[in-house]
Amino acid sequence: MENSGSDRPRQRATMIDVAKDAGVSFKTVSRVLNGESNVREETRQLVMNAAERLNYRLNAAARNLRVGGPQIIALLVQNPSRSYIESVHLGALQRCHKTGMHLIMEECEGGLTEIEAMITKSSPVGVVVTPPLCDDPELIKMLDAKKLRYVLIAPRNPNAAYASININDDVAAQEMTEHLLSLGHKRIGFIKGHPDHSVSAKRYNGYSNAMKAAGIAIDPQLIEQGEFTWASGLACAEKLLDLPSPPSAVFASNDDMAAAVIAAAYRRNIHVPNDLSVVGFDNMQVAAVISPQLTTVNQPIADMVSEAVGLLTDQTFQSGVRSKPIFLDHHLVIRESAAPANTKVAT
Amino acid sequence: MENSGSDRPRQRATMIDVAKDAGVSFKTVSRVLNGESNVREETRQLVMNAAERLNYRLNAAARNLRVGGPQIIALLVQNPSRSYIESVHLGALQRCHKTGMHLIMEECEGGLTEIEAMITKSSPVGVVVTPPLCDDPELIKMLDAKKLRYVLIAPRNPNAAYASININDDVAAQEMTEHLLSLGHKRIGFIKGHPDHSVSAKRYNGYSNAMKAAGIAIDPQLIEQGEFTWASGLACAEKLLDLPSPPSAVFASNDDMAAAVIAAAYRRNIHVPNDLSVVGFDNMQVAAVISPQLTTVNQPIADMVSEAVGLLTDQTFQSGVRSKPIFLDHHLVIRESAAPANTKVAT
DNA sequence: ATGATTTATGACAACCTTGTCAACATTGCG
DNA sequence: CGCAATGTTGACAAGGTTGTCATAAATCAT
Repeated sequence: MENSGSDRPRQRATMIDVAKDAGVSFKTVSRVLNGESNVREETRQLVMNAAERLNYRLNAAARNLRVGGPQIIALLVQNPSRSYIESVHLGALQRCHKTGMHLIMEECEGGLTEIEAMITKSSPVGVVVTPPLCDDPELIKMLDAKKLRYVLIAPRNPNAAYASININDDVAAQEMTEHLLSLGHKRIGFIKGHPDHSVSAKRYNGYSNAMKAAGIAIDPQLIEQGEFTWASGLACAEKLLDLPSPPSAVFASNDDMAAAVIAAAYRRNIHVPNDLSVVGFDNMQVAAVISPQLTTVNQPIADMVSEAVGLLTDQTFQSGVRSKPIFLDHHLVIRESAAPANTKVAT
Repeated sequence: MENSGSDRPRQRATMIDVAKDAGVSFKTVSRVLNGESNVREETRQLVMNAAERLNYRLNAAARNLRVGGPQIIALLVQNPSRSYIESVHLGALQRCHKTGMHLIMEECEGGLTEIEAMITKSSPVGVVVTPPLCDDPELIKMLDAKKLRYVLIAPRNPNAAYASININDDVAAQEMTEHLLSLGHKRIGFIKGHPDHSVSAKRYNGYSNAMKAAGIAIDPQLIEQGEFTWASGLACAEKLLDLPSPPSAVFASNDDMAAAVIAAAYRRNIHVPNDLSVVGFDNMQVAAVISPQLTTVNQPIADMVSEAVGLLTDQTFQSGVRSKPIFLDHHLVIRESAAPANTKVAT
């Protein structure tokens, strides 16, 4: 109890402190932390333990000064949504900023060769791969071949083979469906996401599970295949609303498509949420600037990317990123676009 | 010609280089660049010239290492629009990142005291003030009292008393109005922005000037007072569209309100752009995710803030930011929401 | 003119890391 | 057992900046 932190120096520990603690020279500490070879395993453990105990963090300013330029993190994106890209960018930038890394964001419209050229040119210390790129086996193979450390954002199969950051898309979709069910809705339409994006299937599964659990058979007429775009959402919404027996609620797989459902409802003078409840997924900015404001699922995309950069920059994992999927929390954002089912129809 | 740059070293100049060039010690250079006292004016000029000539930039890593922590820039925002805030944040972060500064963004919902507390706590080296905060005389007075360096974004009166970054809102609005006129529109409605925001008046003036120049008298019925929000835009749009002789085009003072105009048109089965042209201002993300995509004015808000941070961090102005308004370029973004005037009405 | 005070400048250390090179310890081979 | 080759570790310098202190120059009072 005597060493209970209050008398510990506030200052961040340096390599010298770690060296003293481990009983080695500070140069050896540097070697261990940079994953250099020619260090005895015994010494290595000694240093790692000391670093852990003192909660040592690398001083980015000193390193940058010494090596004459900052380390680089590459962020690979390929997504039609501007808001998505901005959120991703912001998340990465904030974390890089904190740890003194530099960030290069590459919008991968071109092919694999283009990405490879960029990577060889900037030689990053780590790569963050966002969907749908993270499900491209060719890209992963290339990164492996280059022996680069990378973290995937929301890959199809989060498993121990890769480091990845995820949310439980299926659970989130299930919770949102349960929310609609709890409002008394029974005919709930669903607009799927782009088939190439692996989250699409997960979100549909969540919807499907909730419906089954509630003992409601899924009417195939109420399921439409969208593509995550506003236009695709509009087309799907029109089919759903023109049904002889239209749904009383629609769950769209992202906010852009949910916004399109609201637009389609307006055109038909169907009031949202009185006559139709609409919910989305993602909680992008658009969810708050449309009217009525959208009830949706908050996917902390900026935090997810920030976490990914954190994994890449954490000096503990210099030689190989710890390959364990990490799951962040989601939560429902209840706004105005979903209301209790209109009972005059139900009765 | 002999010293034509090709044989100049690629390396960034250091204080030592500057010192050599100026014929003083590197410590004196440090003194001059940090605005310390006890430097002869003559020496000061010598150093400044040398720094200019060698295009000297401070090495942030070295400074941060020495002073034990990065310098801080404070960013003051108070704006209902999430997209606006994200763009501002991104612009500031990118520039801070490049120059090794740290960024604190404060969303000023509270009063002046709250801002003051935050500022005294973090003691930033500079402050960026976004609208409408930049037109608050109390806040400016407080910053002056604390002898803080600050840059205003789009203040009401850009003048030599303050450093500010602007675009020509009036010229931009005039150009957009001329665009509508060139499409054959004559009855052009205008929705004003929030009266507290100084850009509102400027944008209206631009519209007004273009109309006058085209020899078209402004019909007061076609002018509505909005508040920059979607809801206010909807109310204004409904009044305009329900007029006995409605406009063939509507110019909204920002994109959110333009989106509302499109929504109102949909509800009346008025086709955009065939039966009604709609244009906005700002080029926020929402402009690209609605249908039809919005023709608008690109306001480079991220660049403006980035430039502001640049002014604050540029070592040449350590003692007082150069007080000269800077104007960045805007440009029209022609998308789908404006089309030639429907001639069957005109004829 | 001389000593005391202020002003202007420079020499040097320190911040924390990585690269170079030398020294020491261990192993393998003849 | 001795020598070479290899594996492991440490001493020291350097990177560009700012803080401390000392020194040199200028100013002032006597």
